[in-house]
Amino acid sequence: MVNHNLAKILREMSVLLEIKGVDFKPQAYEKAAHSIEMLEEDVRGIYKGGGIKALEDIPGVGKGIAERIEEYLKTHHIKDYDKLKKQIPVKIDELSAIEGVGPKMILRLYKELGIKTRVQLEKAAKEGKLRNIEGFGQRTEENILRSIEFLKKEHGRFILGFTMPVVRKILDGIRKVDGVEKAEFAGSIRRMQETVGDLDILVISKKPAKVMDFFVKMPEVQAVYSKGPTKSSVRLKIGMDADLRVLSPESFGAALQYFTGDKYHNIQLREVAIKQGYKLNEYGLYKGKKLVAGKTEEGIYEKLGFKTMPPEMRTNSGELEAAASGKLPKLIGYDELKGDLQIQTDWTDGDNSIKEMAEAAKKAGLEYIVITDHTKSLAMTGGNDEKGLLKEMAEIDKVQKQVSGIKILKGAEVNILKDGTLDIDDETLAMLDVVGAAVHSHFNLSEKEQTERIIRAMENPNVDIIFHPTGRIIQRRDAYKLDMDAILKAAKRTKTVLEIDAFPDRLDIKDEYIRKAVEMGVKLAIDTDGHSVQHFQYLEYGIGQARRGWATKLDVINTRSWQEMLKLLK
DNA sequence: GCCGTTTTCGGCCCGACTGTTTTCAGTCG
Repeated sequence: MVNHNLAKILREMSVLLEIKGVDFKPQAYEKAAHSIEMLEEDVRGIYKGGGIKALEDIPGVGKGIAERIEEYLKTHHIKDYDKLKKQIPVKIDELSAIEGVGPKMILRLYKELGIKTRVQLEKAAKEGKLRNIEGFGQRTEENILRSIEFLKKEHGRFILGFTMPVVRKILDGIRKVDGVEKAEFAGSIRRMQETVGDLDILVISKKPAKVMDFFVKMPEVQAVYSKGPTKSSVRLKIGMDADLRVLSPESFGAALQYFTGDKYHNIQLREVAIKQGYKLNEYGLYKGKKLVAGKTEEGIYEKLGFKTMPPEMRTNSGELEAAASGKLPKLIGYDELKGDLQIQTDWTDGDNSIKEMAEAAKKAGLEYIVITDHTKSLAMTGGNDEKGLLKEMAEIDKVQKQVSGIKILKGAEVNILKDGTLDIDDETLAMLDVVGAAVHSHFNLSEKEQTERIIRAMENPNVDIIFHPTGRIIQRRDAYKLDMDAILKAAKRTKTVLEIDAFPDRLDIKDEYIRKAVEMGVKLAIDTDGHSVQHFQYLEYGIGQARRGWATKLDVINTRSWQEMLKLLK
């Protein structure tokens, strides 16, 4: 939390400095804010361990910002920040989240109309007061109101796995348009981020006008922002904005690289290009005026001395260094999962029978599944007690005889009670092939209690996997408080597997924890947490999450056959 | 304010689009 709060303050300082027209410092503060946000270790810990000097080792943090971090850790204040805030007492994060509103506009709004909050801005815009400011017009007013509406309705981002079916359909449609030779996603979709802000599609076409016409007239489109020969922008009915760009084949790779990002990866790459005497933009890599690469991404990376890394890794968090030194990990592939270790059926809160789930899994290309219905203390799901589990095991044996080509293993999603004990006795648990344990109650314990609770569960020799370890639900519920370092260490010590829950709004654990787990040698499992036959498609998003955490095939136990997988459990 | 294959000073990522101040500053990705 310290990192998050500190990064927020530094980012605000960046905007405030930009408002004041200070040169270069804004970028410095922004850069420092970003690297603190990305930090795996707590700044408080870094400072305790090595003082100011250790803080200065954080990229983008020098003497000045290190001193301010120290000041913040000691006093919970940064005097310079307080001073800036006093001069310009506006809600920076609220206002700058509005599309089209930047530092300069925030200053004008405050100076001319005393606007400090989003609510005040909305009111002023509705009353038509903005158009009176010099440099503002009716158009600006309308755009601001539209952006505010958007923020209110959609939080501005969409969950990848729930959006993908719609955008894939759009891409498929574009690929079929006459003249289109190539069409690809770029942006956060290509990086398989948890959430997506907008849709970027890049196209090579001999007939640009045709594909543009198709794009703006698709049934999925609600409104057209702009339509030109190389770029068009629309608002989709699902509320998301979408851009389509038509490119020449010579520039396609450069554009794909450029628009895939992320921003920090691109900045880093362009700095490298400059140092080597090149210029890199969305049209290509140039030496002077001469185009030296641009047709493919690989060509650009190679010229700059890098192996091309998968889009999922491009966050400027060490991937360029790894790519330069030939140390890129071979990430787990999208076709390498053989089983799904968390499946609910109509024995509890799932929609389908054991047999239906087994057949759907087989159709999805899996070799085995583990049936993990809920247990008794989760009353709302009609969870199994010990007797129920025995009955379900017998049922699985029966179903196994009726289906072929898919192995059905016996498991359960056991509740971790408040004190870390489980709601099923050890004798029964010992009879199951796979035991997953999960927190479904008492989300509000202190960090210490919650951490100890889960560690106690991991210490049970029957518990093989912790399901959705942090409990967060994207855009709905924060993770419960946990000391993840302690959890990871305990997982390593007790040989407990941590799940990457692939359900699109869970994706739990997060990429940063996956990366730590991989570094520590903690084993992972990617599961759908499927409650219906349609849910097997979600494995893809769990794999994307694993790839963003640099996980390889070997780190994930369900890339093995079921026999090998079982050997890796306790 | 940060940083170093330009290394303790003098640079700092790049180009497109928008709206409006008709020549470009501001914002975005």
